[in-house]
Amino acid sequence: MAKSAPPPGTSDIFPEEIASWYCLEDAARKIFPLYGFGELRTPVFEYTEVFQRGLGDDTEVVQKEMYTFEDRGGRSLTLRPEGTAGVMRAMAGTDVMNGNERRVYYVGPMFRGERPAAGRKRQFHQIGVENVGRVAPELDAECIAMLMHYLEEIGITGTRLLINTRGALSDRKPAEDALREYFSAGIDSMCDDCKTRFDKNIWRILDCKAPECQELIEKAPDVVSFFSEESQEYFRKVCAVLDSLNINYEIEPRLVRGLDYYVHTVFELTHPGLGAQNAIAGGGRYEVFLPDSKKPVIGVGYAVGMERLLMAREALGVAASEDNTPVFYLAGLGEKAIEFNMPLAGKLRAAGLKVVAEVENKSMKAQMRAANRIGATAAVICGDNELENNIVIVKDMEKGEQQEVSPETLADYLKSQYCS
RNA sequence: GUGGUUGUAGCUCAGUUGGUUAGAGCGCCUGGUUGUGGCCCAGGAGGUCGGGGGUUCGAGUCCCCUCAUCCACCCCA
Repeated sequence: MAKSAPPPGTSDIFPEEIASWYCLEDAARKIFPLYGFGELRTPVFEYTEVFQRGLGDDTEVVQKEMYTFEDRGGRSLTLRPEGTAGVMRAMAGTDVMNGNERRVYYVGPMFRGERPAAGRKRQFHQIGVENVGRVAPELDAECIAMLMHYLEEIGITGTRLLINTRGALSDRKPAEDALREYFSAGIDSMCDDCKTRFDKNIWRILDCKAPECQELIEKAPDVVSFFSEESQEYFRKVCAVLDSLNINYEIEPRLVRGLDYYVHTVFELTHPGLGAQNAIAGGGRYEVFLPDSKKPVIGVGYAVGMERLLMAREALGVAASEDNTPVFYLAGLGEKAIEFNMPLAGKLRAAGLKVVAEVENKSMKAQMRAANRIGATAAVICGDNELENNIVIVKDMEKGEQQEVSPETLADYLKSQYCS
């Protein structure tokens, strides 16, 4: 088993389980274009600085979760731990920097060197969307609406939408000062993580879950009250638009999120069927700084975790869509028949039929067993007798009935019988 | 990175206080029909008991290390 196991935190997706992945991807390709979004494909790795500057040097992800390596040209590269920074790197070369808008989505693997657990892998997959270049509360709300629309399409219900504002970058200082003043009194009684957060990123104290910290956190000052009137109004407007779209949400003042690029709206979508890692999607408005650039790329977006969507669907008992197209098994009795079957299979496939042809001269019994095992709709049997008479026998696997058919009309016969 | 859990056949798992050639069910292969599947019956193939070291006359079983798994913390999707 170890010999066939992939590296820790990764997994193989076999043909038997691919259908539900297609379902998630097909739904994205169906829903997102309705909102004007098109797919963008960026590299799986970027210059390391793209993430260091983009996500923030002090974030957990950058500090200890990135797969960073040097390539043969001595460049420091990093496997993308999330999608936004790379997308912004690509967007920076377009007219979004002049206030024009672009709407893109992406699908693909992300990489983080964490200890695997339920709903957490080292290579995991996200579907993300980014509305880049403009600032408007309506866009934030529409982004969330599109997320809910997508979840509805793939049958996920029972989610909780948590939303909060982080204010503008210029709002941070006064709020941070207030937090620091408040927590400095009680920091000694808080958990070790919070002690380092106090210096590194005081905001993150707010969503600490350690019991010994809860009492202090609950009485902490309302940071939003330190934000500018414009920022507060922006958030009120986002909520108002969500209301007008009949989207249910809960304002969670302690929702901070771990990536430094967020400003104004942040949100998270959780599902009860998942275990400790219960967020299936998260996002918000951001200002992403790229290397050698003083001006950030701005936008709003989110990412959904595909593995977690799959877990949620399983918890909800949403049936994985299965492929019901008929499969035909070509049984060949004798070397001649097997030779005859290869081009015959080609003709059937050219006509759009799914065909598996046996290539070994096995017993009839073994070949019928094989036909049964692959779930063949019908077996096409060919042997010396049939070759002599220029016919093949089509055996309906469900009814058990057999029919002689000419090889020339076989494709048409199978289509008319089994493909409605 | 910290803690705990588990690791025996392709899969799900038994394996008694350490005792000869390690088992079951499912799956797979062959046969029971000169060329006919599913059900049934009979045979068969398949395992360095995750790996390494140690204790012992003897280790799947006990001890240490290591690798991997799953889960929780941290953090995130």
